[in-house]
Amino acid sequence: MPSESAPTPAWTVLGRADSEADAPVVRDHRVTVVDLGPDGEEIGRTTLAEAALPDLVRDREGGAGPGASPPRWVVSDTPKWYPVLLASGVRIDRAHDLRLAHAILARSSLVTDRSALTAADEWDAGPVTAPAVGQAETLFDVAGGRGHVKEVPHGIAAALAEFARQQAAVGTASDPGRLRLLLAAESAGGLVAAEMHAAGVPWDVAEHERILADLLGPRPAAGAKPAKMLAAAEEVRTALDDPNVSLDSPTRLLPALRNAGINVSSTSKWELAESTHPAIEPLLRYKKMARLLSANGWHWLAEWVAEGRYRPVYVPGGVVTGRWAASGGGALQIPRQLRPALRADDGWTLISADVAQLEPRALAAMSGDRAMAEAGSGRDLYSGLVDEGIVATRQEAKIAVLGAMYGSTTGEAGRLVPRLRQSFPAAMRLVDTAAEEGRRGGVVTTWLGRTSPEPGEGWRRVQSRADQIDATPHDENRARRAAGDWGRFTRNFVVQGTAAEWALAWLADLRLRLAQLPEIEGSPATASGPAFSRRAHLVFFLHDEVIVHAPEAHAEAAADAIREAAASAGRLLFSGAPVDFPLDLTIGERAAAK
DNA sequence: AGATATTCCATG
DNA sequence: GGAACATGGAATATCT
Repeated sequence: MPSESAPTPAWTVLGRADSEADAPVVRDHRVTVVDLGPDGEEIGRTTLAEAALPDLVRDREGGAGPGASPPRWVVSDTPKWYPVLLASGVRIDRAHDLRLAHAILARSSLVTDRSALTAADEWDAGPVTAPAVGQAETLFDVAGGRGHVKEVPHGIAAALAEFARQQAAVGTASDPGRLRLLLAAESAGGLVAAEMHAAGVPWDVAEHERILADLLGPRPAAGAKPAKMLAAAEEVRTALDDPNVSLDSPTRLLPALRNAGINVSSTSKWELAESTHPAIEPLLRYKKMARLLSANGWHWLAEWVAEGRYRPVYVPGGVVTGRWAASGGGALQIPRQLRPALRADDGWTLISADVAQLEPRALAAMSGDRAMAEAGSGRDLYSGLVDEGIVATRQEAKIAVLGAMYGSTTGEAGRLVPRLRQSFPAAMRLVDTAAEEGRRGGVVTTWLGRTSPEPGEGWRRVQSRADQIDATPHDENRARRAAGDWGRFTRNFVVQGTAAEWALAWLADLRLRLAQLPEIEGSPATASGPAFSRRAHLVFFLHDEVIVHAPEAHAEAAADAIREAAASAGRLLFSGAPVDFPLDLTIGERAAAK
């Protein structure tokens, strides 16, 4: 440990003590803590029992004197290290997650020499599957989750070597500042993900059950279907004059529909909705109920909500574009019908905020398209297109803008997108160029430096077959289609990926601002865990929206933090660009329907 | 029987 | 013959 005269470390690397990295499972593991100076030189090292780690981290985070800032903690994989700290009530300000950083740097086109990173492919691994809350009392005894997912190395020597490789790679980058920003934001995302899992979404089981009873009928016996579903099913069978058909099996339902004269090629709802047959209305009603029951019914409640908290596992960087993935209870698909079940603890309130039209704004900012920025300035971007006479209605504006970002070429979008090309040439040039690069099999890169994957072997085979002398029209069509698909992917990648970077910067800034808010007096929100029960904290994040659980007395301060963080994210990524990122923010009541 | 694919629908 | 991006998850269908 550094003495008082030692320089303040810029980074502090955590790793399992190497003497036991390959040792069989023993109790009382040891952790080595290495302090690095601003140039990466080692300035201190200590080894301690795993159980002593939370106290050391707490000291370094909070005990640093005035003027001294806590280090940026360098860890192999945040879900390996952070849950035990959180369980001890210790949160950290800043981190560098080696696994997440490796995934970015080993692919980023901004890095001039990636060879050392690509050679270190032991760092090309998935995240540790977090142990259940309450079972995270040790770092190394828990033999991982289910399955045999490869983990990154956790030893101190491996961590130091990888960190050095990463620093060197960033140093060679054409724009190191952007990459550093991305790595800091990505790592902060790792911290937020662990924190939100530990805190949990406050969930009102009684309200959820009330919604279920309202929409489906009383809770049925195990295995039985709710009364309202049974009734709707009977209506369908009567209308089809087919007393036994199963509504749950598309392969059996489809011929039954056709026998009744309903000419459809699938049982999906948008196709069914075109028919006026009397069986359609109850069938759509049935399907909606079936979906609610299987995805978020009583079974979901029992499995995913405990002690008033829903705790999904968030997976930062889980999507190639940089968006988060999630697993456990379908956190990315919580239906809006159930939003009323998100309910603050007594004396607390929920604040939800989402960014209006994040992706087109990110596109306007990164492309420097002043006209597009102007269309969204201080107002709904879609209405801006109408005001400026580019399209006639808000609905048309939405179709045109989404079509431009997704690469639509047919139908209404095909008709409207060209108008955007005329009005917003810079923005359209950016996405058109990205699409062209993808069609050629190249890669594209987001604003901060996340690079798209290269197309797979199968894609290349299809392309080269179409170039053979004996290629058939079928081969050529297939190649053209695959090229178009990949072009739409890269077109969207730069926009979705840059929007994800803005959202990460927002989150990263927000969590630090929230940590500055005061703690409450009186009884804490105990279900949220020791690190969050006394202060406003993030409980939910989904691409462009956040929900904060805050003591009522601090609700306005937390709302300000959310707004300030959004403004700060815009400046941090696009300083100087005349693009704003307005929020729809609601305190207390349910989030406004989108 | 168990693994894998398909269909459908929920989210941004 | 295709068609507008990124997901997760349940239920059913199909393959081995």
